[in-house]
Amino acid sequence: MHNIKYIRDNFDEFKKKIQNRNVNFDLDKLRNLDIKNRELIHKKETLEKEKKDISKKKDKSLFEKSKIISQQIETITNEQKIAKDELNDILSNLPNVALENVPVGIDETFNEVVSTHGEIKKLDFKPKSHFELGENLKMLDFDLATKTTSSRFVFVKSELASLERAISNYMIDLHTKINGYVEVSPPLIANENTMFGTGQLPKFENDQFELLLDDKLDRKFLIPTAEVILTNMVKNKILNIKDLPIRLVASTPCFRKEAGSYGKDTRGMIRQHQFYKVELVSIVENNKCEEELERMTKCAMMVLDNLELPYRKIILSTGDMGFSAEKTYDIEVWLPSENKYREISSCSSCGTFQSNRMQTRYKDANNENKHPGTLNGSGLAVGRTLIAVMENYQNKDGTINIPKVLQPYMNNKDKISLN
RNA sequence: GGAGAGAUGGCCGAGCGGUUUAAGGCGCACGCUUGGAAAGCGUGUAAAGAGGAAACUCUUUCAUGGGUUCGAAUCCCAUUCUCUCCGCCA
Repeated sequence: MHNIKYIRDNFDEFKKKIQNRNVNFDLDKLRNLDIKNRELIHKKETLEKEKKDISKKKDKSLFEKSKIISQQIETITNEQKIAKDELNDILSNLPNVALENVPVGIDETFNEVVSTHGEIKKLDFKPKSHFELGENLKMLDFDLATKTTSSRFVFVKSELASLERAISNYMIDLHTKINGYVEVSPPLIANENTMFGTGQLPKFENDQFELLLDDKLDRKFLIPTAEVILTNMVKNKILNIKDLPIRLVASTPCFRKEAGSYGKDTRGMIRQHQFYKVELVSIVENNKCEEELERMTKCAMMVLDNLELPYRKIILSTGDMGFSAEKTYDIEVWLPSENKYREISSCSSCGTFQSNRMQTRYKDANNENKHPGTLNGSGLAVGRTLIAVMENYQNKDGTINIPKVLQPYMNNKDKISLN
């Protein structure tokens, strides 16, 4: 969420930046509501002062007047509340604005490749897709998941299940032991305010799995990413600057409705309603966001370097970034069966956008309260890493070699084959 | 699930309808003291919003939302959360 004071003071510049995000908002309406809101606040405060003075004097002859003032305050308060709600409604739905060095464009075609890494192996046979490989090995079962649950779920079995767990454990170990993140095992359910804090609500309600509970007042949602619950660990807090940066990592299941992606990636486990992801979150001083974004992206790329998987780093354009982001790098891994790169990680700086929503602050050197920067990134998506390992490490006979760094996590086995 | 108690500044904790402008303590910051430290003494220590160039002024906030009253941290109602005991249970 943006600070209304900032919008007020930098109106034209802000308007242009919002337009770059490829959304259409009536910002003049916002400005008028802000003016109206402040006028009403001023009126209200004048009356409140008057009423307070009467109360202090304890003069019975003024009590009737105080009653009348109370009624006036009530009227103005209601009016002000309407203006404030309308104002907040617009603000809550307004996306973050991009940093200056983000390419401007309306969609993903304006994204730019920053760098490419690793060697794409030349295979002397036609590479199979991960779902062909998995089904032949009898270790991926999509039909069974459809039977027990629905489409876009999968059973991972036997050594592929171990491999998935190995990937997750390897990534957690790397980020805790080498990259300085603290491991967290968080709740997988978030309440409405938490979902608001990171920007999933109110705008993206349709993408979320909501739990049907008896208690209708406090809504609960399955987390679509650990970013939600990890970032909100600092909500409503004033942090000590000495505690920054805070770096957190968690491996959790993620739940997404994938509404609006009908017919997209319907085969295989590229796009599922449930998947594991190792998530990185950083809370930093507000002037260190870009520096931290580079660091975080490196931490994610380190996983692919060590797994010896070919990938490239992309910077997203203003039109393709997520709602809360001010700058985003996607990391895309090479998938031989599709003969193209596919997203395996997304690292974003959200600047102070989320900390404004969460009301997180820290005391800076001058003892002033500042909103910290928040960042999140996949380090990496576990399901998609499994896919990438299967496809890139496949042999002609349908067996899959196990990457060196994962072998210690797999009882030192070096190959997965049909039992 | 049953019964009871509670929620007050960063923390502990007083308060029971009108000098609460939230006592007192701890912690923290600065100063005095000291060869240096500790102790001691002194001073200062919440947030959000509005106005203002600034100094500063004003308003709100005692879990949250309503209500009673000229006036609510204090009384009433609802909700949320915490603790104790019992039951159930991984």
